[in-house]
Order: sequence, then C-alpha cells, then structure tokens
Amino acid sequence: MKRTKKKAFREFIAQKGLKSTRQRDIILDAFLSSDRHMSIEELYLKLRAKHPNIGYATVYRTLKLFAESGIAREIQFGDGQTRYEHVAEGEHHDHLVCTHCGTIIEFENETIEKLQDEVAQSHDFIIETHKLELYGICGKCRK
Amino acid sequence: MKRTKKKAFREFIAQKGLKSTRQRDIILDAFLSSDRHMSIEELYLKLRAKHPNIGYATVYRTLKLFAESGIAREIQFGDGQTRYEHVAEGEHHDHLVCTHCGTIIEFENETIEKLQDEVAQSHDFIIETHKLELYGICGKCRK
DNA sequence: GACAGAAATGAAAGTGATTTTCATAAACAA
DNA sequence: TTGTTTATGAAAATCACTTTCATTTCTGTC
Repeated sequence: MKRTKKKAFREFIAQKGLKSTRQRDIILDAFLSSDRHMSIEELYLKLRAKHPNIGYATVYRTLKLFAESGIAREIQFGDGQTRYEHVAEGEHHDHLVCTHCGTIIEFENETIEKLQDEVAQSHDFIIETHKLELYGICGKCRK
Repeated sequence: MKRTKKKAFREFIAQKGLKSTRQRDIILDAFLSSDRHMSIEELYLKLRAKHPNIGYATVYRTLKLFAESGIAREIQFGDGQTRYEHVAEGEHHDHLVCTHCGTIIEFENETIEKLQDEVAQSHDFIIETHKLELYGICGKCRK
C-alpha cells in the first residue's frame, strides 16, 4: 500500500513535469507513516524533529500536491485546521468524531451511500463527493 | 414564521438580560428576509446599502447571537466562509451543494438518520449532531 | 424627563491558519 | 557542465474572523 502510493505520487510528479526532490520524499514518508488524519501543523512539527530545515510552506505545498495526486484528501472537522487523510484506491469512508477527546473513527455504510444517490437523483444532481460526519461522545468519554 | 422568530429572539434577549437595539432589529430583519444560507460578509454587504454605519463586528456578533438563541445555525461548506442558516423549530436537514453554481438544496431523509444512529451505536457513540453534505453538479449546470 | 450603571457599537488592532512573494538553491535535459 | 525550469525557505501578505477600547445606547430608577 505504502509502496503503491509512493509509486502513484512519483507517476503524478513525472506526468505533470514536476521535479522529484529530497523534501518531497521526506514529507511523503512522514505522511505515509503517520496517523490517518494529520494537519499541516502536526506533520510540520513531526518533521522538524529530524529535518529542522524544512519550511512550513514546503509542507503546506507538498500536502496540497498529495491531494492533487489523489493519494490524500483534505478534510475539515470544524476546528479550524485542515487535515489530510490517506486515500485508499476506490475506497470511501465517513467519520465519527468525539467532541470530547477528538478521537476520529472511520466507517463505511453502503446503504447510506445508496440512499444518498437516491436523494441526489431525485433533485437531478450527480454527486461528485460527499461528506458525512457524526459528532458525539464516545464510550470512553462518557465514563 | 418570521413573526415567531422575531418573538423567539426578543425572548432570548430579555431572558439573558441583553438589550434590544436598533442594530439588532435591522440585522434580524435583513437576515429573516434573506437567502437561507448567508455568510457574515454577504449579510454585511446587503446591510451596508441601507445602513452604511453598521459595523462588520456588529453583524458578526449579532449572527452569533442568533445562533445562540436558536433561530439560526452555523454551517460550513468548506469554502472558508461560515454561513448562517435559518432554523425551523425541531427540524433538521442536510444539503446538496452544486459545485458549479453554488446552489444549495436542503433535504431530509429519515432512513439515513436512522442508519447514522445505528452506526454510532455500533461504535459506542452517542450522536450530538451530524453533518451530511452531497457535492455535485445540478441539472441546470449539466446542460 | 434626568441619571447611573450595564451593554452594545464601530473602528481599528489582533489572531491563527494558511497562502503568496521573492531571492536563492536544486533538479533535469541537452 | 550548463542553461532552464521548478522548488525551497524565510518573511510578508491574506483572509476571515475576533477582540479591544473609547463612545454611545439602553433601561430601570428617582
């Protein structure tokens, strides 16, 4: 999987006529070996430990590139920070967010997706993407 | 409906020991007679036409008050602008957003809501709120 | 109606998270 | 190796709020 994404990104770079750089490799490795929902800030701080000379702007631009290439996706949970999550080929999932501890759980539900398509159809829409987030309190935090 | 909301807001103001001001009345009228999804900026510009002396901060603060009072709700469509939508008592709905022309259509779907609860339950979550947005192209824009 | 005290307002400054600019450094093709 | 193009890092600029603060308004009282 990790291999696949590295390859996918390399191909994207090549096909766009962009350049392969040391920084992009480092950031890609850091991203791939990270939590599934990293903000720019989080990734930047993680990188600074080993590579204090990488700039914030580079992390920012590279993460955008990941999203463009299709190996990552931007998500917002309303806390004012843009996060990037890994995208698995052809897979889509939604999120359960604990408003108390911030834990994020991913889930998939075929039936919901199907119903969404029906709703869209009935309004003459063709869906490109969707966002479904359930905010609440997780079991741990309730105790 | 408009009457009800005005009354609801007046009651909120009174009960909180806040003051009834000319600006709040003006902003409330403008909000109630607007599109269902206004950003602060949009409402501010609309107001400036007739009331050039009302400040942005006042619009911002008043919209927050509307949300607190329950007659409005904050929503985000990922374009970086916070919008406020009218809230009808006890009603909840989700959105279809045309990524081409920006049209926003509201819809409700009982079955989806029920399935969401099931998902939450299976992860030991208790849902407080949720956000479901379907992004796509509307019929008009496809032509 | 005049007042005191509490709130609200508007202009401007401050914030936080990006986003862009620009001089310099690295890639890549020839 | 060189010329050309793209990327990088530091710093400045943006954007969409948010807060501050000197003034104005409200509102219950006298």
